[in-house]
Amino acid sequence: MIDVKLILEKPEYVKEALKKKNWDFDPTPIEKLSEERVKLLQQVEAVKAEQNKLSASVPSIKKEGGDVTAIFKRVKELGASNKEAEAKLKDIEAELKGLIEVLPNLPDDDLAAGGKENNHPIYHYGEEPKFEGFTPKNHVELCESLGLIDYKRAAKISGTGTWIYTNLGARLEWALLNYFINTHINDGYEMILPPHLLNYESGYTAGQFPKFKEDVFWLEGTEPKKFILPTAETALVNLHRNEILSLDELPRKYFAYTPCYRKEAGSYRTEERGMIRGYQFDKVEMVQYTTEEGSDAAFEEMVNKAKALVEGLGLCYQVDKLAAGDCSHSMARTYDIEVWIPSMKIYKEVSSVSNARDYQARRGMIRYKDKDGKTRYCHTLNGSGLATSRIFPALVEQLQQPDGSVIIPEVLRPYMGGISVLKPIKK
RNA sequence: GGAGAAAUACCCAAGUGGUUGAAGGGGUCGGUCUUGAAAACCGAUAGUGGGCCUCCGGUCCAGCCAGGGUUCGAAUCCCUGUUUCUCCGCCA
Repeated sequence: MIDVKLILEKPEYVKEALKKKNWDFDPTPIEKLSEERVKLLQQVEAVKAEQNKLSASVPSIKKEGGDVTAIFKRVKELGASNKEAEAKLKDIEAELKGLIEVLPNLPDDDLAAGGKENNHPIYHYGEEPKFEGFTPKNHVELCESLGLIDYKRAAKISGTGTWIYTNLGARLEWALLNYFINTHINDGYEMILPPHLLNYESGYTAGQFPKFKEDVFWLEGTEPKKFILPTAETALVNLHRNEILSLDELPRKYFAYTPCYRKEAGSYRTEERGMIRGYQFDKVEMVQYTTEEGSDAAFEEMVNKAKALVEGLGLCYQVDKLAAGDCSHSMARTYDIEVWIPSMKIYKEVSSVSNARDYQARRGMIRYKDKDGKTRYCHTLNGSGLATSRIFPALVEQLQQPDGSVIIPEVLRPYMGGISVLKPIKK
């Protein structure tokens, strides 16, 4: 949530900043409503103050044997006269909230304006494999020939947009997750296994609602309705909702493994076969709560962590600095870590590291006491570390050998019982 | 799923309609005492959201789980919801 004060004090600044996100913002309705709100509020509160004062005088007057019926009458009248204004005030506040809560976060000043087309890579690692002397397979073929994934039976037991990890495929997936998890533990992050069913408030604080409430799965039979998390960020960033942390417990560093469930309605494209995009995928997610002062350093740290994970696997990847309009709705800045997928000839996102600054904290009242004892909003950051559904295809494709086998990266072998190479299974 | 109990400030806890911004205790901070510490004693400290002003201060509104209601007046009464605990049932 953008600070209303900022909108009122620097409407032009906010307008320009949102323009970079391709968001056409008109501050006038907010300015008008705010003005109206303050006026009404003062009026309503003045009446209440008088009511309170009169009521408070009742006991002493009674004690002296005075007559209080006039006061009763007067206070009742005051209350009645205030009813309408109070109702109006409520309406205005709801309307105002509605206007502000849908606004995306302001982008950082250094971001390029516009959408995807203005993203630009700022770091590159490794080389795109050449595959000399043989025709490389795509990951769907590899996963089938190596017996890692069963798409057919997945369609049978579930439907499209999903898959089954089988045998060594399941173990490879689990190895990846273990590798991520252990790295985070070593880096001092606290492991969390959150519930996968969350309430509306959690989606609201994360900034996913109300805008994206149609994009998640809502669970029949829950009351109030719960949704299945689209990312562990939604859970992690709500851990300290409505809390005031003390300065010495910041930064708080968490990570969680969860499957992520998304509708991805209409987003499936033919080139995104296999496990590039599905209704369910595995992800380890990092979240930090920190101070305004610590927020930039935390961002760097998390980008570096995501990079180190891909690098540890020896995969070719790049870091893409997203233009303002391509950053997530709630985020002030986002860097994507993108891994090379040979068959698609593109770099695909495996991690998205973002700084929400105080946007989420404001929505969820996540605060801390600074060294002067002042209550301030935390900064929240999140980043995948990592999502497996792109790493897995990239890994098998990039590390495939002429004979159709795939080399297992060194770092994963301890989690796979020492297996160093995946060989095609005989048909 | 059924029955019951509970939710008060950093923590424990009193408070069942009237100056309650909420007794008491603990904690924390400062001090006295002490060579130092402990104990004892003295003092300080009560969150949060919002409004206005002559803005290192003042003042008003909200606020005792949340949302409604009754009342001149509610932490206290009523309704709804949430969460926690206990018991029963059912179940992986």
